[in-house]
Amino acid sequence: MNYAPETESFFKRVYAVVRQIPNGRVTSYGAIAKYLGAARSSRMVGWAMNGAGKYPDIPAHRVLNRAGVLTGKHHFPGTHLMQQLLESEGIVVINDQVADFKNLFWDPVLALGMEE
DNA sequence: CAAGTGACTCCTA
DNA sequence: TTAGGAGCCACTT
Repeated sequence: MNYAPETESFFKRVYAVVRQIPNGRVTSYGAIAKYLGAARSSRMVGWAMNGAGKYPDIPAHRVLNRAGVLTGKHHFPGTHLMQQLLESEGIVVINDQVADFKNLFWDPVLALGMEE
């Protein structure tokens, strides 16, 4: 990996947040980006998740887009592995979209409280 | 070195 | 209301 130290740090921050997502809850790329102070760099959060596959402790399946759609499910090994993982946590997924996403949404800014 | 791509989001018509 | 375009940062080619 040729990731610059700063980028790697950004990745770690993303992982730290994703790792703290409670079981059965989900969040969005934008929420994480906002918590990290990079609300306009939500794409980078997704890119960070791309490298999260190397970390077994990173529940990337709990990270969805702002609409609660499983946009990144194609990046998982299995075709519907992401949906299965969410369902195993009690989350209902319909048509690649999380049901009652608004209620299951976990905002790191509120949960962790902008400590940075 | 320059252009293209993407696990996104927001603004405007 | 839905649909479309621009902005964003880092990586790849």
